[in-house]
Amino acid sequence: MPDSTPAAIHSGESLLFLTDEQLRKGIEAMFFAYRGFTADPDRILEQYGYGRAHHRAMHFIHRVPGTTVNNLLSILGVTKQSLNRVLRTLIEDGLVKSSVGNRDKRERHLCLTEEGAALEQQLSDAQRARMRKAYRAAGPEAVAGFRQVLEAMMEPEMRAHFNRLKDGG
Amino acid sequence: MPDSTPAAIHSGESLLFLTDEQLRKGIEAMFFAYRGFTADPDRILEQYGYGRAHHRAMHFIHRVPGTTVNNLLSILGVTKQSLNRVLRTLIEDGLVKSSVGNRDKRERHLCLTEEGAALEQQLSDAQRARMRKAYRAAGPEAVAGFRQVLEAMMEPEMRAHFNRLKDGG
DNA sequence: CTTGGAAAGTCAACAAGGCTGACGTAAAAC
DNA sequence: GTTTTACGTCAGCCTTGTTGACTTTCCAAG
Repeated sequence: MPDSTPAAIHSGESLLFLTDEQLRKGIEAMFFAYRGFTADPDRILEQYGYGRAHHRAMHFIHRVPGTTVNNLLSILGVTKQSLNRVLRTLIEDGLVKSSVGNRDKRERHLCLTEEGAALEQQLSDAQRARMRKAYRAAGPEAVAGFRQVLEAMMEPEMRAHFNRLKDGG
Repeated sequence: MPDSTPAAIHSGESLLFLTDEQLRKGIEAMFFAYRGFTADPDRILEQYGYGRAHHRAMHFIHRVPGTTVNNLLSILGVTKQSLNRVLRTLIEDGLVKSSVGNRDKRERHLCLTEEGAALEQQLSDAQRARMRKAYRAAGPEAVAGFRQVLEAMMEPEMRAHFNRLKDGG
């Protein structure tokens, strides 16, 4: 049990924000907040018979139009079989278009159709509405801190993806 | 598509942190960070043949020792059938102890056994280690902001639970 | 030109962890 | 004494993750 003691007696600055109690509260905050984070899209998805996996796929196809399956795989961090199941239904339902690559014809480039973009927009609107409310309530400085902590929490590989998506990828 | 326009032209203060781009980046940050958040415990749980659901149950039993099944149900936001499946294995494996209530004998009070507390500690240590690293990297002001935004993001019911757990409960 | 390997897709099987519905028991509440 | 509450359980379903095996397509190196 390496770290179960206060962890506060350290340097000159007050490190009270690093106590186990504070860290536990942070953990719980992440847990409860993530539920809120997904709640609104989940309600919409249910009406269409889709799940979170479909939302995630559509989100990143929207963000990186023309992305390959492999790239999407790497962003989402799932197996190709898992992604393929989701992708297949989205393609069958006419929400996503898969086109053979020009240079490399093994690759498939993924784009949202008009219908897919509309659903993505609807899901995104709902999720952003909650985000906006939270951001507005907390203020710009809090938002900056929020982003800093989240980024520091990511696995390096995921952080790389995150930063690659910067400002409209 | 109600909110797909800048949303910035508003009051006097710069509301650039409320643009759709910023909100989308926040959404992606939540997604990528949550993966990191669960990665370390997941690796440990796998060795014991448990999953995230077991971790969550143990976490909150640790936080609210002697809690009832109904209370845990309400915190976790799942059905009693889902929780029961998890709880049963934890009780069978001797990690959780269920005891009949004194005042109300219909209720079961849940506690971690020594063995359960040890595993919870191990999981918690791993998760807190990542959290601590992120907190330290971001600094106290960022942490305060992080917590503010997360709290604002929660569903009211979950926020009530969150605040009820305040400072060791 | 042939061949090795990467990219993509597919089939099968399985597990975790959600869900619903139905049913049973014990105890509290009315 | 009836109803409600708390809990447990059985059965079955869904989504979404996993592994393993296999095929097809195609680029690129030999």
